Amino acid sequence: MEPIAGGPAQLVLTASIARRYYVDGRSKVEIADEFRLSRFKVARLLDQARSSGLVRIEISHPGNVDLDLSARLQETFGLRRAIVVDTPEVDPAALRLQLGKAAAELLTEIVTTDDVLGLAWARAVTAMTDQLTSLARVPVVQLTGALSRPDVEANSVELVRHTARLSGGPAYLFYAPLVVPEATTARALRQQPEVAEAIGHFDSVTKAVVGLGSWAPGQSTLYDAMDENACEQLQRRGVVADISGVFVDAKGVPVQSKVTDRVIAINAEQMNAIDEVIAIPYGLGKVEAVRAAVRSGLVNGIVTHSPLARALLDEVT
Amino acid sequence: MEPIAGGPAQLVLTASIARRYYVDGRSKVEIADEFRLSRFKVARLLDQARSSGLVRIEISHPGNVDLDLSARLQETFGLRRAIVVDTPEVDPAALRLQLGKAAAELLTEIVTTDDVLGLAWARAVTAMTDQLTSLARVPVVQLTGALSRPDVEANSVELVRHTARLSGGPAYLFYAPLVVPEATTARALRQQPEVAEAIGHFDSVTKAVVGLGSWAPGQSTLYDAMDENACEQLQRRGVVADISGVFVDAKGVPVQSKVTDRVIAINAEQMNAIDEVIAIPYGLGKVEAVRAAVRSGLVNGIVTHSPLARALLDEVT
DNA sequence: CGCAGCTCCGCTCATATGAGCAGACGGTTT
DNA sequence: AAACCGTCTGCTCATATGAGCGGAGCTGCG
Repeated sequence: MEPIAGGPAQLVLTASIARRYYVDGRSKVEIADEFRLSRFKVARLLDQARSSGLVRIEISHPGNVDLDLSARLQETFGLRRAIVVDTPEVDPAALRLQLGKAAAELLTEIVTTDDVLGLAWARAVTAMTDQLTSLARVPVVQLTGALSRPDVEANSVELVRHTARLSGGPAYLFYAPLVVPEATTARALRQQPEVAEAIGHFDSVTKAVVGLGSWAPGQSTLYDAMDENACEQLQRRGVVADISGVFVDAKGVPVQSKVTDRVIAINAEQMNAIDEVIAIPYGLGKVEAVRAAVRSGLVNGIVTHSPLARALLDEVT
Repeated sequence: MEPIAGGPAQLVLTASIARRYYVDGRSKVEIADEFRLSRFKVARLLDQARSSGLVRIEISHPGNVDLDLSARLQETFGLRRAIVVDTPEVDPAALRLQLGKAAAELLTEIVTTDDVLGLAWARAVTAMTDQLTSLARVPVVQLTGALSRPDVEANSVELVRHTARLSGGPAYLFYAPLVVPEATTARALRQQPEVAEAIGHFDSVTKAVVGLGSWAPGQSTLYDAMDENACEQLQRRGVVADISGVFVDAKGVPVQSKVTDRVIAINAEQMNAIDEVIAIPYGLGKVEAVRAAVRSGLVNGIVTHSPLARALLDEVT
């Protein structure tokens, strides 16, 4: 594997040939003519140069995306997209900013005029849309109601409106909370014209960005906004993750419950029909939630940071 | 030239493809199948990966040979061999040791049983033979008489004998000084059986290692050993280098003179007939001598250190 | 010696690859 | 709307390349 060349002259020759081939881009035939060797000899010297480590090939780039982790995450979990931002940042707000930036670039890249974009309410999604600089002209559909929190200025409606304006496409949005105390209220809200219209567009959504929470205190804005009873009930049902209002257990199976009816959001079946669903998880507390979300097949794109990506890959080993 | 990829997803894709291609050694066709792309797309992404700097290819090795300088020296001066040892060493003795080691490895590598090896007397050549560990079975021919100096233990004879013993081939050696005060003495010496026999083998020598001095005090053991008159006379004739007793001017033209007749050594014509003649120059004072020696075509192999190599290349620019 | 085992070489032939072309698309200008 | 331009795509076909073969030369062993 690593027995370097046979002598200094051959070493120099091999290096010269390697430079001609790899750096100057000449063909082996040309090189063979130049050095008065057979093309086979050239090929063998080049093989040797590679296997001896004389020629080293590195893949890296100046930005902060960890290409290797991204690719491994993508392959390991069978994802359509995986972007791992290489950062040691731990502050959630700063992390959201960085991941939001990466997600924004991703969205700009992958959304074409044929798409219909769905956006769920989540702080990470807001961080993304805030940093969106351009987007193909597409309809933008609001996928969930909003939660009002003191630490968040933008709501689900603003998020959608802003994105649609940037895109130049129509916005399908509505004013409603993500979760209400009674199922009947939720049903009534779904009847409202704007809500019904948005829901009517769920089927045509081709790409969506959703929130992803771990079903535990402080790991999901939905958990924190819900009454204790509901939280516990879902936990008893094995829920480990909420994907913008869709609850899934550790095996990735969506969980139906009375609580589900109280949520104004896209449901599991509709989400499953969407071609690409991207989540932006961060924080090591979300390892299991991500795993469940990916297993469910509902989420097939991930934008995250390197510590979480590593944790996800480590546990697989 | 350096505009990196278009978006993060493409970046990750390109990196994955680059890894498959360059690291895993898969063909573009295989990669195309794997990623559901056309082979053209794969080729284009790979081109982009190269030109954007995503894929970097380095040629280097753990040893102390500067491959790039070696190759450039070889190409620039049209040399058959060039080995540049990368070392900051300035002490002549230590430098001789390092260059001798490299030259020994070179000799081991390039000498085959079909060769006839010629060795001139020089401290650098001694440093080489001292570090020879193996050599194909070849006749070894002494090319010059010896100079006895207080700081040198081995003489030309020992040098040849030692090498022949290592090789297992016959030695053609003789006891005579490199230079004598009178041309008649030199002629007489050349008539001696051993000397004549060695000289008789000059024509069959195929590879030789010679000394190379700059024609100035302290830059050539021959200069230092000669009478002042002779030195000056040669200098007036434009001599800038002595190649184991062969004097050449700045243009590389061998200089004949009365002094030449006093030297017991291979002559310019005979040296010119040798396929490979390797010198081991060191010290920045020898820049012009090396240039002259190479220009003459008499020397077509160089083993040297990086500062001298750089000086040689710099002056060309 | 003479022969097995080795490395190294250049060959054939199937496959991979590159150069350059033409169609498709999106965006812009008349 | 029509014409245009730049970009991106996949194609054809000539060329480059890889896999694997058999021969030459060297080495060590019986």
